[in-house]
Amino acid sequence: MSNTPVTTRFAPSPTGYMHIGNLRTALYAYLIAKHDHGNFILRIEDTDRERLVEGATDVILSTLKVTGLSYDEGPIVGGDHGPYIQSERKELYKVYADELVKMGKAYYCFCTKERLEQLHEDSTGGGYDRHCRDLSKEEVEAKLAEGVPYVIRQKMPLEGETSYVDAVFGEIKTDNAELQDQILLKADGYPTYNFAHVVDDHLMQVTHVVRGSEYLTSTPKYALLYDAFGWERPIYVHLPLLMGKNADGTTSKLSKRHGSVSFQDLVASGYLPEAILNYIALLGWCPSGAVNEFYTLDELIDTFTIDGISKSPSVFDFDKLLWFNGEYIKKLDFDRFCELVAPHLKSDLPENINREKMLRLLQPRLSCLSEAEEKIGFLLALPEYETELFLNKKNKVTLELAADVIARAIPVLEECASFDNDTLYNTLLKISEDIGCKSGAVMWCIRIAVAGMAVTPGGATEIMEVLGKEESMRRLNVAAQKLS
RNA sequence: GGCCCGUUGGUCAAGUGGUUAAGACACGGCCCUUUCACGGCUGUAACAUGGGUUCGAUUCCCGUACGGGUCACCA
Repeated sequence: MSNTPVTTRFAPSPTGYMHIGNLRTALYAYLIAKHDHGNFILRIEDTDRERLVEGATDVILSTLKVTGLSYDEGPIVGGDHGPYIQSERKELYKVYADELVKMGKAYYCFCTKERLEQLHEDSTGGGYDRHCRDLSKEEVEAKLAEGVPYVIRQKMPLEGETSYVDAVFGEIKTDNAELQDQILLKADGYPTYNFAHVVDDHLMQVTHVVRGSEYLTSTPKYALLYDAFGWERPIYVHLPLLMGKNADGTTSKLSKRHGSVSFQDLVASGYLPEAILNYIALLGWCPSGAVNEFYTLDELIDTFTIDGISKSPSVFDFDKLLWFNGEYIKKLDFDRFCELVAPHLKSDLPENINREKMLRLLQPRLSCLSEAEEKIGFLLALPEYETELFLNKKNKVTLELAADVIARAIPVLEECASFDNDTLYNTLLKISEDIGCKSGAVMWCIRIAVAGMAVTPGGATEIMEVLGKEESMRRLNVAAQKLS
């Protein structure tokens, strides 16, 4: 194995959506391989025929594409170790399972599901009672001849202990007595995860098995399988779990009840793939002594090492993701921003609105693309507002001053040949000089008049520029009436 | 419940046998300012706990507590 390149795989089961924790696993597996110029394989684990979801594989494929985690071998692109969809490898597993039976490391089990359920109810967690473990050869053959349905179980050692060294968690020891005779081949002829992934990882020459730490305690069973076949065990890299915060303050494995936790949900609600990837890269991994938090995929490849992976679970923080997202939106090329934000602007803009100027105002102020619509609402229609909105302590604005400012502004703005920001600004500046008040006071009054609200994306003149002369003047006149 | 894993501010986290224990998000304050945002400055806030080992432990060891994971013909 020392001659083979570092090879990792991402092996999701097609559930119909890409859980963010799953995506992080894919990312880390990709980074481990690419940091060493190795291979990254995609394998679809669809051996659970009862849970098949239509089109689920496409979700996986498109997510990897969008995030840039390109795989060297897998569905569509192919490779030397295909097929890469487990259901298409079905016959293969049977061969290996039989081999294991011949070697005495596995056995046929004819117990019915009913019996197992009964066992489960009766016992206090002992698991399968190994009822079929010692059936005689004759008994087995008779049952097989009769056509009794069967599964194949792994024969675990009854005593001693099994250990392996995980690259993140260190040595993990387990008493063999704890190990169940797990099912390798199901009654429907499909393998279980327990068996299929081991066979495939070996045949596909996977050197590093990267997966969530929920597999930490079952890994000895898999290691035993490698041993049984006489195969070299891979390096195990278990990742700390991603947690979500519950309503009651506790945390648990990140799941749907914590909000949008699928990649496609996050993208649909206005998060950029780059921001998501950057954020999750840092959940459970940190380069030694790092202060920088921004990484492109290429930079991650350069920097990523297994010893930077932490052991403790991380809580997924939507606030921090939002912050990352805002930073990425700001860095976006303007044209690209326009393209991306477009689907989030549902209302049709009135003709007077200067779309480009509006979007330029918006870009540095969004943390999430989905905020765009609500932020521009006041441009579409002047909100209802009370005259008290004009009051402002800091700028010493009273209703009298506001009335004065608006009254003076209307005629001079009406005269403005060009309604651009600079002209407007200089024009209004003169009013503050005439009145002898701070420029901020004038701007405040004008902004309230044209926006109808206190908090706006952009200043008074910027908003007028976006609204256009006609609409701006209309709004100023509305204000003048309110204040009279 | 058995087994396994973990524990540095609210969250992500760096780091160390002797440090004023970084940084980021969030939160508070101030400055700048044409509101907001941006930017700048700044503040509050942490080594779970008990016992060892040691001249000295947040760091090493053991126990405790707490949290999490796992015990399927699911992956």
